[in-house]
Amino acid sequence: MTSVPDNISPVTTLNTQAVEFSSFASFIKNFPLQGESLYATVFHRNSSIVQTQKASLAISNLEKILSATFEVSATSGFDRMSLRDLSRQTGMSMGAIYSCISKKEDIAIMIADVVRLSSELTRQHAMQSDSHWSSIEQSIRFHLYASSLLQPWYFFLYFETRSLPEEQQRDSKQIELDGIQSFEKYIQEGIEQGEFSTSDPRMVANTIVVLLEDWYLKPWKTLVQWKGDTSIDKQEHQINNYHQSIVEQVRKLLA
Amino acid sequence: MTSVPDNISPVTTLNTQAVEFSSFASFIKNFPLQGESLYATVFHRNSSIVQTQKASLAISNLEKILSATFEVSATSGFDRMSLRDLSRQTGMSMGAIYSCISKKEDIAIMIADVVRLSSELTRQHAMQSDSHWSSIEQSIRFHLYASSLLQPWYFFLYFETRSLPEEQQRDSKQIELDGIQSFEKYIQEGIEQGEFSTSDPRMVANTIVVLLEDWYLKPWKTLVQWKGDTSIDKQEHQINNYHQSIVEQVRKLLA
DNA sequence: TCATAGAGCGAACGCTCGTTCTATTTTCTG
DNA sequence: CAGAAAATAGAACGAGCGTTCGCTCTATGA
Repeated sequence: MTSVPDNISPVTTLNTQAVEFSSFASFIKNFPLQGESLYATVFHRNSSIVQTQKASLAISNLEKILSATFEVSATSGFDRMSLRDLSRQTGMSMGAIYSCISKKEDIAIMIADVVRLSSELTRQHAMQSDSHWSSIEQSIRFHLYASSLLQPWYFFLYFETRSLPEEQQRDSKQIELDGIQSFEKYIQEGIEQGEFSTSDPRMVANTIVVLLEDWYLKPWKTLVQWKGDTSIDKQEHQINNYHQSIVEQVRKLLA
Repeated sequence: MTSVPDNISPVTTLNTQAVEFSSFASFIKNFPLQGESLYATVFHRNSSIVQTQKASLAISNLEKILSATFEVSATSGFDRMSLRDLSRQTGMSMGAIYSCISKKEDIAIMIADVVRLSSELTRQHAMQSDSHWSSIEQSIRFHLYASSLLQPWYFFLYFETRSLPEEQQRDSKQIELDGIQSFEKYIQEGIEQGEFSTSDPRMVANTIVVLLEDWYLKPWKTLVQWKGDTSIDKQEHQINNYHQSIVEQVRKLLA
């Protein structure tokens, strides 16, 4: 269908080996799903869905469409967002929108795909740690970083899962279950080696996942608004605070 | 507008003093928001909204409408649920539905109201405990009981808040913040009296609330289905398990 | 230079939505 | 049992939806 490349490279292989992500700043340097290459990735992973053929054009339109979707549907939900709202917000005409996507649903599908990919990256990264404890800690940190950068995406998937085809609904649940299981595994192994102690590894794993979700679902709890003036430094500071809170709790739960 | 009583009594005052709720069975005996009196309460608290005048009729129609709403919108969301779906599911005609409610939105408003009321009951009950620790424990237990009985209601409010008028949207967030604050207060007081010890009371409170939400939001995590054959005994057992898991975690976090 | 194909435009289409309306049936009251 | 009032049925209405269609514009390349 679509002829493939332009000169913006997408994320196809997940090449994160031996990369240091110890600070948010260095994470930003290395995390592939942001800026231009984020939308390039969306384009290339959904070439069968996206109608526009010329990559650079498709990418810039996808950026407009998806950004507008986040803004409009954050308050009123995906269902209440009409394509006329979208047209107004993007400045594109109906025709322009439909020369990029082919159904409204496609928008939700592409967003879900990015979150899935990001979750995969997260899990892969954690495997590189040397101890179970640092696997857990790194996994939490990485997830917080990713879900901060992609907050609207994660938020959208959580609340709009029901707008997706059934198959993808199951996928989203699976993402969460996989997350729990992955933490549970680290904990189990840590127990076997006498590193940790708890009577209910799954519950601890679940608590972690739920607290991670809380981070991107309810930014209004963290009294600080992260829209607007929020610099990377400030964000980093907030994330580190929350990371430390979680880690400290988990340490107690596994003591 | 509507002439007031029939002979089914609604919940108007919250008369839960000195009532023992130590088991799910006894909770069920005393909790006012269930069965007939649940819908009677809905009717009486929304007499300015509900069009039907005869109480017994209104109550039975409200039950049909709300139950159908939960079934249909659980999978597809409130926005995608059309009143024709509702008509099909309830067996009522359009006319019948609109002789009971006056706008689709009314349905969401009434549901939100019940959850708000239930949350108030929960908070009031916890105040009766004698120690801070038992306040926390009882509060968790009571919340699990209530949100199990009213699972579809709590679930609906969480996911459909955005279908409500703005004023009520703020209310729903406030419910959550109040919940956190209430736990935080108990913890603070416990710390001052040397009962507990933690560096971050708010985080612990937040963890509790988030785990409570998890219970009614994601029943599919608890591998057991609670639709269908689930007897009260089995439910009680599951709730007690989860309650114990939370309480044990909180104990560790406050040690 | 001009033929061609992709991209953009926005009016129009068919349909479904929430809601209203009128005719009919049921229920209540004297 | 008569007559009024309330409740119900379902056709009808207009607005707004997602999507399509015929057209124009623009960039490319032989």
